[in-house]
Amino acid sequence: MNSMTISQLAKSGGVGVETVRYYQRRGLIETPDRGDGIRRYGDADVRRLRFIRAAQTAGFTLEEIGELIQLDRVDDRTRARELAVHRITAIDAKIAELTEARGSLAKLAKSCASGPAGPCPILDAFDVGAKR
Amino acid sequence: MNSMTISQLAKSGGVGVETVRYYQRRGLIETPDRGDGIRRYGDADVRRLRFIRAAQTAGFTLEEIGELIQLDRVDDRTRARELAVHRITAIDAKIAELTEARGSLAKLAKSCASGPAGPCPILDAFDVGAKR
DNA sequence: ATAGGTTCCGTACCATAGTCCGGAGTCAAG
DNA sequence: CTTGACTCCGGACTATGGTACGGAACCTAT
Repeated sequence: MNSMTISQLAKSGGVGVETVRYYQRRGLIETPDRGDGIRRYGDADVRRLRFIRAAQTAGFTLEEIGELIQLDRVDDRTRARELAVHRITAIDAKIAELTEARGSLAKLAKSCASGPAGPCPILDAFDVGAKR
Repeated sequence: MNSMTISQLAKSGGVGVETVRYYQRRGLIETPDRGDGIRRYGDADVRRLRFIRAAQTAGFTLEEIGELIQLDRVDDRTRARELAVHRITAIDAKIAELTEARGSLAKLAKSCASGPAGPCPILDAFDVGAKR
């Protein structure tokens, strides 16, 4: 069942071997026994690795991800909810921020159209954001 | 006209004095002459500092921000457009990513409702993302 | 004119998330 | 049964964006 090498596991998660080893050091991925001589990995590890990457894109730090893994172990739903709700709030704030910045950039790209005519006020690009 | 001290400038941008000095070292903010004995800052510096912070929230690195400042100086509209358009693309990708992660988290928060009943599959929270 | 708060400056240190290094062990093919 | 690729492991190094330290100079109020 546990038949993958570390490099296969790494590949399955789109990361490097060193990254897997780093996650192991941080306690995010288990380090299986060296049965014969080489550690072997399985589906659970692949899922774990995917979880880590997905949680990262959700904005969790590796430390928080470690906590999430523990919460899953002990089934601490209250804390899990808490973390999820906090993260949602942070994500909403981030999206709002990015959306505003996107608007400024769009205006900038427009006003800095190729020709030498018209203004191209890079340093004032975010004024709207600053004024509010 | 240039009447602020560094700590006033820092406060105006919502950063610490050390951060302003760090930006100076990176060449992002000018280091005015020590007229009498203390460097004085003005509106231009406040605007510059605000630009830096806004550009950061747009996702530019300090290095790129340095480039933007140079571009503004030499009025390189082509490159400015280029950077802006790239950043917009990256922002759109980021927003999409965050939106998806938000959905997973919302589902997680919902399924992990307070009571001990029902599932609370933290480690599977992002499965939708992984499956696709 | 002296105490205390700032400023100045270089250097050192920090957190996060990896990434690389080198030597020793292991494995699979020819 | 050797060669070349992969694994193991500890420790060092990297990038990014700061943050802290410490002594000297300076500025302000009393």
